[in-house]
Amino acid sequence: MATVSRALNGIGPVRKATLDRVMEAARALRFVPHSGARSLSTRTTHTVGLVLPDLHGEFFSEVIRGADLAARRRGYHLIVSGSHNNPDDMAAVLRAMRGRVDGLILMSPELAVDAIVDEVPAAMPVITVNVESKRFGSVTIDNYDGARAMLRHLAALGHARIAFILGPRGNADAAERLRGYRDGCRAHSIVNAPELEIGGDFSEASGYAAALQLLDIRPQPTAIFAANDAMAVGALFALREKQMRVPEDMALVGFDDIPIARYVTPRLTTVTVAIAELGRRAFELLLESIGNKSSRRPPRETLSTTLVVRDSCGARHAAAKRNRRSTGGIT
Amino acid sequence: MATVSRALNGIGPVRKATLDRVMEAARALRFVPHSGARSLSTRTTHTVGLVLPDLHGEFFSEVIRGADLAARRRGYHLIVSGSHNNPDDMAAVLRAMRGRVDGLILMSPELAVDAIVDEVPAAMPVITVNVESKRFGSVTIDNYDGARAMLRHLAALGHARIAFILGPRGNADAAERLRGYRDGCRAHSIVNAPELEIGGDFSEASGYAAALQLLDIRPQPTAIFAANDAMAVGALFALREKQMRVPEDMALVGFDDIPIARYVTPRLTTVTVAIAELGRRAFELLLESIGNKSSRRPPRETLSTTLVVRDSCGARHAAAKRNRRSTGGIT
DNA sequence: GCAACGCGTGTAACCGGTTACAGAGTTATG
DNA sequence: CATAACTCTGTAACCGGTTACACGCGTTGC
Repeated sequence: MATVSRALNGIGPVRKATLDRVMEAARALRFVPHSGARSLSTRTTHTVGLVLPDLHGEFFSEVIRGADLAARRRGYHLIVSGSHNNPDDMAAVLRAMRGRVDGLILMSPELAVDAIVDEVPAAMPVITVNVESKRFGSVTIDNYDGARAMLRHLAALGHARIAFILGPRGNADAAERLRGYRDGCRAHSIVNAPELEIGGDFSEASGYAAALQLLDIRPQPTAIFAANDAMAVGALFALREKQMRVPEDMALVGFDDIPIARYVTPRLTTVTVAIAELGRRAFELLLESIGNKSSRRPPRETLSTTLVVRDSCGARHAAAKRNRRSTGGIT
Repeated sequence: MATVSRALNGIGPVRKATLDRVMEAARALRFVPHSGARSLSTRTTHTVGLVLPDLHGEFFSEVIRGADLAARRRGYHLIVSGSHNNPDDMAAVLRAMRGRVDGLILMSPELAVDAIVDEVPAAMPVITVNVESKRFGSVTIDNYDGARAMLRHLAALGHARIAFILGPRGNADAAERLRGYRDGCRAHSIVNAPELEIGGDFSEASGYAAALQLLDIRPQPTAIFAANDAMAVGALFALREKQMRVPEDMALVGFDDIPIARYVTPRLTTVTVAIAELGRRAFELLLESIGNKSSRRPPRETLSTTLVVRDSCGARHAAAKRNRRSTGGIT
């Protein structure tokens, strides 16, 4: 028994001949170690839990994909569950996972993560995604930098009045993007009046409503920066209904680079994030935490973003016009 | 020990007072049963594996969501993994899951599921999603019926030459949709010439290419039915480039109702499938199979589809025109 | 008043691995 | 040649639950 265990796990001294015999027998009997038994004696499950606010949409599926890939490579498994952004469900999920996972990846931008700390055993390694937390390690998106890059781009295109559609109050991503917008305005001497910041909640409908509101502002802004793509798409539909051409009459940009961004007309200029990478890094950091329990201070990491210039901001439009002029009207 | 077990699991005879004491102590000690130990003695893990071909995209994330919801309600957990539609990866995933799950949900439209049967222990309950299999139970989409409904709709709109963009060879969904198309043609006396069936592989690029090919056919078809939405979107872009108006010059419809379908211009008429339901039902059937090991013949289920009429087929266009005429030009 | 019975609780075997330790066999060393 | 040192293998305890079974006690029936 002991020798078999040593042979199969490739540890300890085992004669080559014995090892071969064990391996042969294992194959013949289609032997599969019982994970429960192993986890019982080693007190480790080789499984990590991934708790997402919701399982809807491209974004989360990408996070899962990234984490799955990384986990598989290291011989780990992923238990996935959604929390509906609901504290009770979240607590239930965490309770259910106790004892079956070696660590947790938590994503819950709207829920204060530190509040659910009680549900997590003190010794359990945790990495949060897109949330800052005092106690846990985290992987976040550089929302601030992304928003700054967008402002720089819009400023370069000559926009001096840029409206901003806010994300939900209390959402960490939304707050950082707003901060980037404000600092960007200041840096490029762009008007940053309170009436140019319109409420929204990341939903398409709220983007639609916000755009309608914005059209009544005088003097009218020349560009709209929505805190996420879903709201930008909503705004696009509102503008279309009001016969405003994008980008000619109004530039429009978003954040996230959801797949739909490249399918709407005009294609949406936005900020892209390597979402799968988010999942991958979260797992890697978690594995590190599991490895050295010596509770050093929790690891933190920020993923950079990239500006994606498409059609809705007018940059290509302007370039094309310039081009047409310079080549003497040949098209 | 025994009494504690009985109390916590609520089975067997336990005096109320004892039960209360146990519960109280458990709460005070934040007692959490060790899942490995339990699984060791009960030979059950309360966990099921969900193996998807890829973790990309809305479709799969919806399947996960449906399965997660159902699993949670029954106190089960979901181990998720992607197989990349690659037999080796698939085998590795299945091997790794052995012993940690009570059952499997497999989705792998391109891989012949019966071929990987060897990797699955004979006693392991399995439900396949969107694949027919001799040995396992399955949940499938009524692709045939959906395609027939679409043909009926197009026929009612007066189309007599309808082109079809095929899905990948060997894909079960694709084959059924093609069968529905063909039978639909026959049923509504629509031309079903071989040149009207153009190859595709479910990718947007293949839809683009197929549409370009279709424009050279004489006499030209008046409608294009793509075997999935991604190809329909590709076709839409091709038509747009060739200055063909949709639906005026060419009707265009798809299948799946992916989120993008309602964001393109014109909004795509398509066939919708309750994808989350697919995951939910798969889990429910699996649980049944786990429940009565008495190997009755594997359960099978087919989910019905619904035609979603939007703008790309011309139905609303025709209705609007009719309406305009009847109301004397008032818009 | 004693046997039969039922209820509630405790004891111990068992699930299938891992691992400390003992012991057998082999080689190196004095 | 005896002993030490080392290599390999086997034994048994242990991980933390579940559950068959034994047992003690109060109730009922004759």
